[in-house]
Amino acid sequence: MTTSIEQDKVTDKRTVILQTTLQLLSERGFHNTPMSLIAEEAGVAAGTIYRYFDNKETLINELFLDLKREMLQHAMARIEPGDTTEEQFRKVWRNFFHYYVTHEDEMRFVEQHHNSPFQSGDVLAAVEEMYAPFANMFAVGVADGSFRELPMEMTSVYIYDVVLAFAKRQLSGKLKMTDELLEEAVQISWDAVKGT
Amino acid sequence: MTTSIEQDKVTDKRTVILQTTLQLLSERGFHNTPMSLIAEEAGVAAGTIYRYFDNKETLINELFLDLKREMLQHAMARIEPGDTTEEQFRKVWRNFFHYYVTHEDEMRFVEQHHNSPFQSGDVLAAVEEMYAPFANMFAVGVADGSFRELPMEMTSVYIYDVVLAFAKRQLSGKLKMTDELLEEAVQISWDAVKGT
Amino acid sequence: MTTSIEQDKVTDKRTVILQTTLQLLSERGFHNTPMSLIAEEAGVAAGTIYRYFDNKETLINELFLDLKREMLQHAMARIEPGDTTEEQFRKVWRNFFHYYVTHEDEMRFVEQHHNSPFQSGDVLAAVEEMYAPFANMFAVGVADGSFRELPMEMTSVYIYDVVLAFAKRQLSGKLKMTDELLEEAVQISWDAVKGT
Amino acid sequence: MTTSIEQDKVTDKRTVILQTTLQLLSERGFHNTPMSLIAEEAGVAAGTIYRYFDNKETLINELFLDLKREMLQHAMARIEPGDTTEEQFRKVWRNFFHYYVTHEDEMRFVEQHHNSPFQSGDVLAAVEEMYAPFANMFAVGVADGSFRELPMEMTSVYIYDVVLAFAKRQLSGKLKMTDELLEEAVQISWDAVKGT
DNA sequence: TATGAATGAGCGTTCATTCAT
DNA sequence: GATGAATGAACGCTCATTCAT
Repeated sequence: MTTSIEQDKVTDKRTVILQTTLQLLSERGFHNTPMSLIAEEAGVAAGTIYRYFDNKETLINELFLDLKREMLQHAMARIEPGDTTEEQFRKVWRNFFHYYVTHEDEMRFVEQHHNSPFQSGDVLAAVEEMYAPFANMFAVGVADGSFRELPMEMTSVYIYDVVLAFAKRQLSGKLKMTDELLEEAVQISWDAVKGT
Repeated sequence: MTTSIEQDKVTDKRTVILQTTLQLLSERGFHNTPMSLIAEEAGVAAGTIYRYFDNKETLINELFLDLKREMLQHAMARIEPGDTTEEQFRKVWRNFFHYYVTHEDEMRFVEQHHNSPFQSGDVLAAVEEMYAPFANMFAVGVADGSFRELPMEMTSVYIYDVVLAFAKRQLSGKLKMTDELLEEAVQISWDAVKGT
Repeated sequence: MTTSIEQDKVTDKRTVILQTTLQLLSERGFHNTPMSLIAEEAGVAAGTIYRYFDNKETLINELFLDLKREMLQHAMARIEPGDTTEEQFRKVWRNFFHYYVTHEDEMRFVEQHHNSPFQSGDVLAAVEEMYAPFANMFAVGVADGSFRELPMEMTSVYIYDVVLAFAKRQLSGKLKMTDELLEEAVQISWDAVKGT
Repeated sequence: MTTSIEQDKVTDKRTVILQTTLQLLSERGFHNTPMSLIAEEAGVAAGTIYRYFDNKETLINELFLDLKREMLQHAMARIEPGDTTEEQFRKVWRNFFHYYVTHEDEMRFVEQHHNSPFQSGDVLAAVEEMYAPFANMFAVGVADGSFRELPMEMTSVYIYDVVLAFAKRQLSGKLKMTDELLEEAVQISWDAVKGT
């Protein structure tokens, strides 16, 4: 019989493994982080990880998808039904930036994953699905003339890659994003994609 | 006596190793590519690689610096003394884009390197130096009012990260950059950074 | 829960590795004995050795110190508080001889170690400490006139190197040490170092 | 046609290789000295060594035999027909000591060789032969009562191993052999082996 | 469920030896 | 003869994974 307390224990152990993995992998890289180290830091036996994850690749991919999910939830924070497309766009921009800047480990891990052989078809498909709310926002915005008639993949550059680039510079100390600069950057992105 | 043919042989072997490394590492990642595989694909014995490179890290870093150099030379192609800052900016934008789109392996390799433990202080310093012409272009542009008074690290987002993002989408097939779209993208970047 | 049987298993595996190492290294030399061979002969996997010893050097040095300890304990066997310095000297002489003659592998291993790059500062310091009882015996003997006033390093030649030389000849079959010859040899050493 | 100058060149190259080998091996040990390093230090190509020596083992063994020969010649220096057995014994003792103390590399190399897997049957047999003059001295000495009736292998301990032990202590700095101490040591050895 | 000792394939690297020039 | 680039077997060691307890 599984009581909810036992269930919690299980959840905890899984969560601890994931958190430890995130921290270690963002600091040390995927290939410089042995499973044995993750186990040690997580306070579990090496074999225990394999009760929750099939293998190292699965562990990494599940963590990646968890983080992507979390990241996109953050991006949609405080978006309200009545918001105009422009308001939504600006909020998402700032949300992304804020998330990255306050979640360096997550950002580093996700960026490492993007440039790695772990990016399998399954993972990419799962990520694709998560972007549905954004695809929707874009579709609505194009339909009502808020966005220019550009491919969504082009618009996304200004709300995803540009934001990421700013966040990285901020974290590395190369750039100090004041509120002013931030609003300039948001404005540039909005100008890039807004309808006429 | 060293004839030019013998010289060529030496150059060839080194070059073959570098090219094989580039191809394999861009496809399989740094840590999923054993030296033995590089040797096999390059058609040399495992030990031979070590005549030309001290170790795997050195091999990867020399390749990285070679590619960075090549990439930056491409970026400056057809820039002429008389060009205005705007003309220079647009040319560099298009040059970068063209280079990435036609050098997928190079791009993937360099991007992987950016998020890797191989980025040592020495390598970073060497790269820094290579960027001098761009730093200069920016300084001149700011001085004569062609560029807005923004931190260079901010301007670079629109001529480096944005271009890279477009190139990746183009290569992945998610976006088909027509000449028109390209010019729009260039225009957006220029609007983002130009002086008033 | 750790039962004593489990404990024994652990001890056994470590011990088996040490014994196998002793045998192989004394026969084949340090550099002609790969870790893989030690593993094979010990009946464990190659990686298992590294659970018990950090690396080959550590394995060899720990074995060396273990053997030195054992050897010196043998040398002090049956020495009793009431023994005169002469009795002690003679007993130690015979004990050393007996130990070497009945522990050929140990002797060869230790001799190899003495002429090897494994003799690090740490090891030498540890050995130095083990010789304290002998240094003490010598100091007392000099003080009470039992030993001549010679540097200890000179006295040690007649109780260490000479014994070793005899043991080697005995083991190689070049010399058959009868009890008579043995006592002659002891007498010669004693005459060499005794006080007047 | 081989002129004597060419012959000298050949001799020189062989000699240079042997000398370089001696120096490097005594300093770095047999297995920490690659053939390529010997070649480099000797100023010849790696392949050249193989014109003079079949392989590394042969090189080492030939060097060993050369040194043994040289060492034994030194040991017999200034021995004259009219010398008594005692005079001969004392001269040889001092000669050996002097040789070791002034030829540290040679001593270290030879000692390493004694405790190594290079000691093959062939080498041992060759060494055996070299000792003939000493065997003869001993036979004569026993016959005329100068030496005790002991196995030669026992006598040799006091003129070989004991001397070596003193030389090592002197070279390591543990013992400063004054002329007085030296003569005491010689006397002890002579007392050990002289007839009644 | 959880453990962690044990496994062994696989890695980066070295170096004695060969052989085309 | 002499060279030194090239070879490739072999080494020390790591670590993802398994499984008896």
